[in-house]
Amino acid sequence: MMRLMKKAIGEAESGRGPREDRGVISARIISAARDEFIEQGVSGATFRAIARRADVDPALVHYYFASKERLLDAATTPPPDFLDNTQTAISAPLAIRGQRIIEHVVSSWAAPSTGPILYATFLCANVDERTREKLRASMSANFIGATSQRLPQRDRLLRAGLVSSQIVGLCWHRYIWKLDPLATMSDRDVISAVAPTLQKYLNGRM
Amino acid sequence: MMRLMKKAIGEAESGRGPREDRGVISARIISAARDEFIEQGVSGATFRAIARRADVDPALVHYYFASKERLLDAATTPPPDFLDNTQTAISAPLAIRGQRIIEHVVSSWAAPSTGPILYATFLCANVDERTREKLRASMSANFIGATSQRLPQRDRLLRAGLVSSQIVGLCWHRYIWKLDPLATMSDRDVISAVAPTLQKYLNGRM
DNA sequence: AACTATTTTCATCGTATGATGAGACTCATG
DNA sequence: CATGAGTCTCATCATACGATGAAAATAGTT
Repeated sequence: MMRLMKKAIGEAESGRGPREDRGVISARIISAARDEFIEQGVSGATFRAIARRADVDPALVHYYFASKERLLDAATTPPPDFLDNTQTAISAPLAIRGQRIIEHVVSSWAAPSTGPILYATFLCANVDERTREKLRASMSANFIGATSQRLPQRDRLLRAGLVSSQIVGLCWHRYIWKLDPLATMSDRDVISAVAPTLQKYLNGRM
Repeated sequence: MMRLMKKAIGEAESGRGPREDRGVISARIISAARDEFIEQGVSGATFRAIARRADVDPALVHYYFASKERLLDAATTPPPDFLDNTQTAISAPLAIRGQRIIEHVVSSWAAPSTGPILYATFLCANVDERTREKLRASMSANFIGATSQRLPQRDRLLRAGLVSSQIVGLCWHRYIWKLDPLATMSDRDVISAVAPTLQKYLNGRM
């Protein structure tokens, strides 16, 4: 912004930018890249458009992130506490595990620090094989695998897979496609609508 | 193919192509476009790559379909009998409606005439606003709306939305992300695993 | 104040894209 | 066999892309 304003107003000061905290600029580029990935898709997002959105020289994006793949990687990596909270939720006592999982999902999508990352990950996993593999590993090993831990019956993996499928379908309806009624319900109502199904998948009769 | 062979072998016959049934070429272009959309995304699919895959001159793609949007439209339009079968499934007697719906979904994804179209539609709806609107209309009005018809209780739309969400989550796991165990189970097992949930959403206690 | 390493800008390269127009070709008529 | 409409190919345009290198600007150190 400062950069563009200088140009626009045509200040006497040289066009070369002042130093700014590297982390700040990097974060701004990542955020801009994520938005472009979401709106334009992986192929549609260009270094130039990302730079424009982050208000930065296109070559600078290339300086921070050598390739589009590394940008995509940075844009789809969740903060560590998200993974921690996931672990906590899927390790909850069996009787309340369904409730805890759906609460975790809903609150993560609502949080500004994780929602856009989930959004970008879900979308880019369809095109980019690397992101897909990341998501597959995360879902399969961490989620489906871990959720199934300490499930009493057989069908452990099937049960966890069904839990995951219900959650993914909910996310797509509510957060990505924004289909009514799931998109406009309150978090509370969504949780109470879905939790029983998850719980039945976890330890109900099949 | 004939075209390329002529070039490769260098026959005396002129390079200009012979007549071919317009429908055949058009269908080949649509199919090639769909594959490119699936593999490369909407922005990543190029007229040239589509033409190469369909073994056709790039300008010919432009001759048949003036814009990428019209190609995308053609590639994501399901055959009419798919819509008919959907109507039939969601109009089944309430007691067996869940079963009928999941059977319809699974068999549609398995069929070569509809599976790739569903695949492309699911993927492209994320980027292309027009496809998204098509899917939203199709899901929202035709599916969620119609499924809720003749449901006894209140919560009609919520029930239909939950049915839809479970189905979408299943599709994503099984057909797009190909996550185990849902991806490798037989159609029969998937149907019997999911049908009870759908039925509970339709007319169970909430 | 001079020196060095890092960050940022600018100009430019080769390539690929969507689009278009001119013309070659085929085929069904007259 | 001449004509004209529909089909297909080729060559080309302007534009946008990712990438790179040279140079300018800054910060930190001495």
